[in-house]
Amino acid sequence: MNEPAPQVEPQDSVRNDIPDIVIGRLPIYLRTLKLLMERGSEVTSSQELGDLLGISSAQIRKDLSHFGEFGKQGTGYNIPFLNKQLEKILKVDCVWPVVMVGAGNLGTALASYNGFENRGFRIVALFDSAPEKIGQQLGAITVQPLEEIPVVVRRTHCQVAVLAVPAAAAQAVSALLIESGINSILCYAPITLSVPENVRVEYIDPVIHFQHMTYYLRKGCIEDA
Amino acid sequence: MNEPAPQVEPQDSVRNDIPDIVIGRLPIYLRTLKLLMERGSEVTSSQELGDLLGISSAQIRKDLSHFGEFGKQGTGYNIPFLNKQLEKILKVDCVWPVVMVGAGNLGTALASYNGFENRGFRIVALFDSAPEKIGQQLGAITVQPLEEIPVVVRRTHCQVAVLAVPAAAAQAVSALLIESGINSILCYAPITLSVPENVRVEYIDPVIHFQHMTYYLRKGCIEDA
DNA sequence: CCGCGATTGTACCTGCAATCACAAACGCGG
DNA sequence: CCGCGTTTGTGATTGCAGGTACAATCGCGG
Ligand SMILES: NC(=O)c1ccc[n+]([C@@H]2O[C@H](COP(=O)([O-])OP(=O)(O)OC[C@H]3O[C@@H](n4cnc5c(N)ncnc54)[C@H](O)[C@@H]3O)[C@@H](O)[C@H]2O)c1
Ligand SMILES: NC(=O)c1ccc[n+]([C@@H]2O[C@H](COP(=O)([O-])OP(=O)(O)OC[C@H]3O[C@@H](n4cnc5c(N)ncnc54)[C@H](O)[C@@H]3O)[C@@H](O)[C@H]2O)c1
Repeated sequence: MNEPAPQVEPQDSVRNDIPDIVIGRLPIYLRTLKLLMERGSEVTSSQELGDLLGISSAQIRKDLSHFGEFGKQGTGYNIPFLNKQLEKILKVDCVWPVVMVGAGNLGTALASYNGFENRGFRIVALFDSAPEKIGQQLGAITVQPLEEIPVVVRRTHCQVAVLAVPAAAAQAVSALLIESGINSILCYAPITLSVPENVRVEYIDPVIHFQHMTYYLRKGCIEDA
Repeated sequence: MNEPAPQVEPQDSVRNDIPDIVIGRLPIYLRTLKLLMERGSEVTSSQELGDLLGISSAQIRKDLSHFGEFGKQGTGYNIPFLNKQLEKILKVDCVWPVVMVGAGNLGTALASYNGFENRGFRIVALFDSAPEKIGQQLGAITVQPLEEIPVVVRRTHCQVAVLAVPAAAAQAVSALLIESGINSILCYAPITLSVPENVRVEYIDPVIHFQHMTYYLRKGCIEDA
């Protein structure tokens, strides 16, 4: 469909020497640049960005320098320009299709969330195994049965999926997604998936964050468990 | 303003020399141990845990060794015992009260989520600024106006909050929470908060994960933005 | 046209995180 | 009771992430 396909290399082999941890910070920078754009600023500096994000200016400069020279000495970075460059690097200067499985509480909240589109993503399909959920309309999309996953994933050339099913079902559903062509999964189920090497999984589990926090607190809880 | 509230030790001072990154992995270990317990296993090894989590056995052993000697050579770790030890270390051998602000799509999904309690947390209150949301019933809790935040936080001695309001409101709401005695915030709004040093903020933003993933993908999106 | 404050990009250095490797300890079977 | 396979806990080692420091460059004002 859209093809200035930049020579694609098998994603495992070509890990540009750029560290993954650096890639992980780019979306944060991008998010902050969009905020500054909304505020109408034209330029910023590594110092200002660092202050906003609570990290050092040197780290920001070094991270960006992996990809080119985007700033001007004495001035800083042009915000719309840097924004566009980061979008290109992360390949979000376009909209990616995303499929989701699990039309429960969380899945429906995500499906009706309107904050994806302007950051490069659109949920194009939602699947569930419960017969009573099939056919439900959520915004522009309709809940479909699992059998449709292979069909839809192939038709849309979708590579990214969200998993919002109970933990007990997550492993099996992920296998189905991967068979159908998905290679990137965002998993909300509180479980670590076992997947082939060429599939990337990231996790969101609020309890992990809570438990990290309580380590540093002094005890003051409601009741013993 | 906030006085007899359970005050955190300034987390800088009490930083047992244990690295924060180690603490961050403990909840993952704990989650996996609970899974193994459900499966009825009695013992496990750093090897098995590492395989389940995709990390090295040595790292698991070293992480645990910061807190004591929980295993037995030749045998491994007793699962219920290690589970209990980790719960103690993370202080989740009890239930922590959590307040939440924002009763929108996401907030209501979280409020009705039943996966918090058995991992150490309970959402005890939900606040919103919209008059039409006030009084809504969600499971056991009722949506309250923002004015109640200081009262409720102090009464419950709650230290942990979830922020599920629009990005534009997040900074102001966080200030109100902190004034009221909150010192740990899980922020779902796609924005970096500015908070005092003794307050810990963690973030959940699915788009950050998506954008991290697309860096490694070959382009195949729907349309240019 | 020049000098000055500001800011970048980068070479160098430091420190810590992750891995390696192994002695010590355990269970078991004979 | 001993010897063997297993697994832990930990000192030693490696590798890399982040910080430091500064020369190079820019805009601007005089
Ligand atoms: N709701 C939240 O706020 C929240 C918060 C944190 C984590 N989570 C996690 O997200 C996941 C979903 O949570 P939820 O609250 O939406 O649960 P839910 O029970 O409301 O919804 C789960 C949905 O998945 C569907 N489902 C079950 N098995 C399936 C299968 N094999 N294939 C396809 N669909 C299947 C169910 O029909 C249901 O619609 C869970 O793993 C949960 O632990 C949810
Ligand atoms: N819905 C999702 O799946 C999703 C996904 C990712 C991130 N988020 C983020 O989570 C946050 C909430 O998302 P949502 O979809 O629930 O939005 P929403 O619009 O459905 O709900 C927001 C709620 O916050 C309330 N609110 C607004 N201003 C407030 C204020 N000053 N004080 C208290 N309450 C206020 C509104 O009345 C509303 O009830 C947003 O920042 C959003 O970007 C949501």
